[in-house]
Amino acid sequence: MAEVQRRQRRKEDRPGEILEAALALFAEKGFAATRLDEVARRAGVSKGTVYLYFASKEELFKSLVEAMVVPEVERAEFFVAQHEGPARELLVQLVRQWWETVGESHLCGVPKLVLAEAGNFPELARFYTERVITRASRLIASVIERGIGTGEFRPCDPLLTGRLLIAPLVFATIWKQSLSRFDAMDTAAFVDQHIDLFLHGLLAGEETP
Amino acid sequence: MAEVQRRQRRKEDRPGEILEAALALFAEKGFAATRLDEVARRAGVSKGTVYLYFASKEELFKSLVEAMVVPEVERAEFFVAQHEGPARELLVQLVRQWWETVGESHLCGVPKLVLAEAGNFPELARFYTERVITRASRLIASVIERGIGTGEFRPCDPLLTGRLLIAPLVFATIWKQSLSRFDAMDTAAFVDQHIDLFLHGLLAGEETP
Amino acid sequence: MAEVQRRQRRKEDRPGEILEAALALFAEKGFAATRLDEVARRAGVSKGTVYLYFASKEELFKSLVEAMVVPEVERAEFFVAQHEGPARELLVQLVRQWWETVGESHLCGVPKLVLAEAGNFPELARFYTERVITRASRLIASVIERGIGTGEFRPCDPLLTGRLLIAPLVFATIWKQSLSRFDAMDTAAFVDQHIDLFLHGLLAGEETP
Amino acid sequence: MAEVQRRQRRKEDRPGEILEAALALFAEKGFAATRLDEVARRAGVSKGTVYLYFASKEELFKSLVEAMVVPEVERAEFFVAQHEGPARELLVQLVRQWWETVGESHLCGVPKLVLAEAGNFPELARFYTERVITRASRLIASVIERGIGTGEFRPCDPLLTGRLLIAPLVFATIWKQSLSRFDAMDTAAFVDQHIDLFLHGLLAGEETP
DNA sequence: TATGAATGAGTGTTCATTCAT
DNA sequence: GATGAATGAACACTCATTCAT
Repeated sequence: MAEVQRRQRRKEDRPGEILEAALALFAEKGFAATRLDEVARRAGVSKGTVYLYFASKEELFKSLVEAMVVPEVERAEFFVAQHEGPARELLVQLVRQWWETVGESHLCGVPKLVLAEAGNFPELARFYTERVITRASRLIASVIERGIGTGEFRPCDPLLTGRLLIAPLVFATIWKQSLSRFDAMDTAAFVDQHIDLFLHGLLAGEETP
Repeated sequence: MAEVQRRQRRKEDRPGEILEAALALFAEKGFAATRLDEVARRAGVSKGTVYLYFASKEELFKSLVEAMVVPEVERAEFFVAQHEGPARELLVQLVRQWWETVGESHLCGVPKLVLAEAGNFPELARFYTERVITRASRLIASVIERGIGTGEFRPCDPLLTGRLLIAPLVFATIWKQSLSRFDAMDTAAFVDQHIDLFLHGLLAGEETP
Repeated sequence: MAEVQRRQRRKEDRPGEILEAALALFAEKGFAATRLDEVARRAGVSKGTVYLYFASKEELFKSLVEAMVVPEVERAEFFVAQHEGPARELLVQLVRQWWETVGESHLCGVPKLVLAEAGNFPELARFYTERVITRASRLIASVIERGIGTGEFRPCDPLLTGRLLIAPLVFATIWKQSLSRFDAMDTAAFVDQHIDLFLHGLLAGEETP
Repeated sequence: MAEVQRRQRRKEDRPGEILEAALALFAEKGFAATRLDEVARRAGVSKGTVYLYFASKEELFKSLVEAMVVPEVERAEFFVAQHEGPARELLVQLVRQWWETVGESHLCGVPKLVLAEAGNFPELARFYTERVITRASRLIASVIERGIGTGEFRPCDPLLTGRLLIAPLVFATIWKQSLSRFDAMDTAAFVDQHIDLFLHGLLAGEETP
């Protein structure tokens, strides 16, 4: 009976194990260059089994986003909703969280993946934009808006400014994946410096003592 | 005689035409996903002809970089060497030039290309890093150093800060290539806003009364 | 159930069937001129299936040698080890066996194959030399040495003489493969005549009364 | 005018230069693996020029045989016709001549070439058999017949025995081309040993003192 | 449910041959 | 006559997907 339980537990974990394997490999090699063979081997199942749970490579990607990225956006939304105090602090914490949950986690391959393959797999790009990017962009914009409202931040386009906040993070994440072998970069210092400079640029009032 | 001239002109233009075709397709679909067949067809030649001028797909890429990207770096180096006046102005002009010669030109696909394929084609990444990225990074860092030296800019790591200057430009360029269909972005405004914010953050003196 | 058995038998036979097909085609057309497509078709499988069992065309050749030629060398070694009686008889039997197991069997294409392609595929030549030729040469040389030791044969370089023993067999085998259509040769008589002449030349004692 | 003469001389030599180049390369790499590009370059002409003189690769081969191999057969025929004295000496001299004019000359690649490619280019094999092999075989057989007639040689099938005489020479020539890199052979000693053994086997009367 | 053997379309690269100059 | 740019068919090898067991 213990046997049966273990098996059933494993059975229920199969999709999750496959998604983890796919995430790791997509991140490492990109969507097109990842062979389903490898995903299966890494997940400890056979190639056929992958098709048992996911209709195609593209569906596998979508499921992966749904299962592993969207929840992070939701957590962030919850975090923002709960937060009290200056927008400045909230913004810094969002950046730090982005960096921890994406830049330095198993998700670090996702940005490169999406941006690199968007051209060849528009449906994936559309899906990711709708589920992740638009939502996350709005969330950050809302925080900036809050800061402008309270007079903490200089007036600006919140959506655009939010993207300027995220851009270096995405840049650093992709860099780590691709060029760090040939041109190393201290990404932690990069993020710190970005926060410092960005706030310096955004905060109101400081420069007129 | 016009006939002769046309043909001869065409013959000499072949490599350039092939490089243009390759650039367009590499940028659109990535290195791996671009078929040489297509490059040939787009250049109006047969597949064999491509191999008449370029030994392999990788060489085609390298030639493309050498012929179309490196000269831009050299132009920028020349521009910096010639420039007199405040570093701040020079920096802004470098950003504007980057945006014009890369972000809004036929080269706009190159950043995505390099970052997306670096993992699977390390030799290409190494080559590009050596010929373009390292040189350009140093150039920008030198301008920032100059500004720190004259007291215009706050003290900072010039290389890291230079990358923070470029990161949003790269981000915007890739975005245009990949996600703008699904989530439009006013890239011109984005660049303006970036310059404004970045200088605000970088300039010295204002916050110390 | 007969169904099941047939399939399973077939599955296990696949590599062997592919090797047989490869042998036949390599022998007929040479290594370079044989298309893997054809090997697959002749084995009744698809091209992909060949790669399921053999990593490359070269590996296919090596596996073929290992599976079909090396065992013959081993059989001959065993035969020599077991043999008692005059070296002369042993030598004749080795020649007859060579002729039966190579010259007149499905292996008859191998000598031409190896000699013809050695120049263009040095790794294959190296492999075949190591696994087959050197071993077989030593074996024959050892028999000749034995005969010299017992005084049956005239003193001579055993390795060189061994090659002189094999040379006409190889020649006849290749001839059958290539020129017999245009210039027929009674290879059986050729071999008999060779044995007769060679022993006549090699045997000691007769001319020294 | 000297200019004109030099040019005209060169012009007339073109086909010969191309044939020499083709011979060298066919010998080195085989018929199929030799690129016409290389032949042209080695002959100091352009690829198109080769087609000016030879309708195709196969025709090039045939012309080569006609121009460079057939004359050697004719020389041998003349030599045999002129010779007086024991057949034994003549036979030895024919072997030595074969070795010098084929085994150790620029023609040394021809035997491998013919035997290796006969299967894939039957027309070449037919042509070569008719022009070279049959004639040479008859010539040697006639010498052996002469020796049998005079009682020098033991009675035997002269054609078959002639082939046994040539077989090791062909074998040694091919070996030099293909396997000598991996299993060296002293071909000169090989030929000497062959002559010794062969005559020992063929000569009449010696063994009954 | 799970397997993994089998498929076959797809792509980088080569090279004999052609032909406009 | 001589060139060499251009062609395009050919081939080894890969991999997403299927399906009999």
